[in-house]
Amino acid sequence: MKNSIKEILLDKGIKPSYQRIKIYEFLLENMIHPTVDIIYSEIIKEIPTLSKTTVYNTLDLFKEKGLVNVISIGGVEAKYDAAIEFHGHLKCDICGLIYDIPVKLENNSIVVPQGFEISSKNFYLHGICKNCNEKN
Amino acid sequence: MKNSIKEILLDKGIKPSYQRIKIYEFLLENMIHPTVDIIYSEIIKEIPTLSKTTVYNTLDLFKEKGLVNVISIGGVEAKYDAAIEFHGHLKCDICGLIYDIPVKLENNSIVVPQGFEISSKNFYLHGICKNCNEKN
DNA sequence: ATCATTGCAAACACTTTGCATACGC
DNA sequence: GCGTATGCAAAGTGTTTGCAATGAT
Repeated sequence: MKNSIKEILLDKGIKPSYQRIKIYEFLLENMIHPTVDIIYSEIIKEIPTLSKTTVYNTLDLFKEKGLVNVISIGGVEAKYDAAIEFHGHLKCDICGLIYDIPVKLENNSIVVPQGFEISSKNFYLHGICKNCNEKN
Repeated sequence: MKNSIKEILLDKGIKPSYQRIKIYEFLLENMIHPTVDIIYSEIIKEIPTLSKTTVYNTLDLFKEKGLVNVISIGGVEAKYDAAIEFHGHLKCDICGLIYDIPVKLENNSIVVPQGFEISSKNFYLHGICKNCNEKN
């Protein structure tokens, strides 16, 4: 198990340090859109010397290498997500949980699982715009 | 012109103070996804005593009353948007501009205007989840 | 006079930066 | 031994809070 995580990191050109392995492992095993704080306070149980800076550094690196996706929905804290396939995220305004929502369009509107009450939808894209594309 | 803004605010149950009118006016005339900071530093030119607290208060109120939509794409600063129809937002990773993207699905994938190079897509929903829905 | 709105200053929370220490090849 | 990774402390940035001053009816 730990070997395959090491391999994934190596594959992406990331030196698999103890901290990085633990962080990635945690992301894979806890696909609950954890915040930096959650990641930090869980892993410090295993690595008492861990610093938040390392968590930030590591997540930035993962993001750069395409290993994680950053989602920032409501609130300032960035949320990190190890899933890369495309899906929606729903944040419940009452309990605060974030749910994965399969994205399917029917009649040009998004189909949401039953029982959910949607109050707002936002679709965000990152990339390079026409202008900048032409200059490069 | 100013009358219609007043009316919109009144319609939504918002007392149309000078500050609120100016802020909403600015949002309508500058649909460039301004940050609180941009809104503040523009309007302070007309209202030298304006405080950021008021901008925050006002935007929170607008949000509550459904007058604006909050988008938080990349970075910590929340962006406010006076448009309510559903569309996507694309943030250019080079120039930092945010573009409105019409959302259309074809063959279950999002159609993006030509010339743009998409590196990531995120679809965010706010609302109430099944669990919380049942409890209320 | 009363209640809501405004605005300053301080507090907060999350993130980034600078730099010294420790680790791995 | 050298280059990278780590981690502490401090600074930075955006947002919220407490409370007094102001404004409107």
